[in-house]
Amino acid sequence: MRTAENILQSHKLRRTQSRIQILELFLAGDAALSEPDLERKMNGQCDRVTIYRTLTSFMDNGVLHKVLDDSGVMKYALCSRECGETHAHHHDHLHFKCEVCGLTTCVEEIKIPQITLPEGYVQHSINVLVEGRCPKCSV
Amino acid sequence: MRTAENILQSHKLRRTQSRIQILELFLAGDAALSEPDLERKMNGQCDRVTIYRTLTSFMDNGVLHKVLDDSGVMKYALCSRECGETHAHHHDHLHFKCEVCGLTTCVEEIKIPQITLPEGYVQHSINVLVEGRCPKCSV
DNA sequence: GTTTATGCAAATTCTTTGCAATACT
DNA sequence: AGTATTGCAAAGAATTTGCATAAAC
Repeated sequence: MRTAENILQSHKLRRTQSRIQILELFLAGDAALSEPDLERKMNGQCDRVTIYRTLTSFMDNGVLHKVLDDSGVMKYALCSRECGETHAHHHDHLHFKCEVCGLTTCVEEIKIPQITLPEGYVQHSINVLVEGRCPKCSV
Repeated sequence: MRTAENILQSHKLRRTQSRIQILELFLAGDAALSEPDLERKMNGQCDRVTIYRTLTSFMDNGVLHKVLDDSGVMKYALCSRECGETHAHHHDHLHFKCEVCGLTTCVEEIKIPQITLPEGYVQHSINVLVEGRCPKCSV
């Protein structure tokens, strides 16, 4: 079972109130969250700056990865268990943004196909965002 | 030949100084540009707000499309000729961000492979960002 | 002459930084 | 105790809005 405390412990991060709460918000749903999202959900239980710093720390330690989005605010999602401990994760899944509910989620079931770039390009990472309607909203 | 005036005319947009200048910056290079990028390149020749409004107008009229980026600022690139006139473009090319020079460019040579999503998803558009080293920086 | 775009001022939102106080191990 | 995290204040970017002026058709 994947708990906030587990994740912190396995990444050798101090188990503070804020971090646990933030992690639990990520564990509670599968949608990507931005700092403003978290701030809203936490109702002032911790400072805005703490959220930003926690997100940075989680990024640096491979707990979260960035989720690209055309909304202009940066979003984050939990790395799956298979991700590398620190850097050099392999995020080979794609992200889906629903036009109706506005949520962006990781679609772990689908692997991103191999893409061959023209001569001269060196490929380090790939990020795929599909937009459309999610199963809940396409009924 | 694709000129700023041509593009404006074919999209039924008024040909103003600012719009022409902004379009020429996009035509001059193949890199995606943000509002701050444009502002820098224009050296105060038009107001910041005008740039934002021009970008919005170009988006609405299918002149530009958004380019995803993990930097936190929104970037834009010219739609290719084949794009739909207004909405519902098909941006089947991918974007490449070079870690060295920092530029994000459209790679028109490569088509994005078809991706089949799980049951229930309706797919409208897809956006791919590859990061690595571009030909100029990987020597 | 109408309609649409621009500039300026100001406000909002997102994000980062410095420093003293606090919590974690 | 020692180190890392937090909160507060404040600053810095990015982006939006309102309204009068100016430019395009």
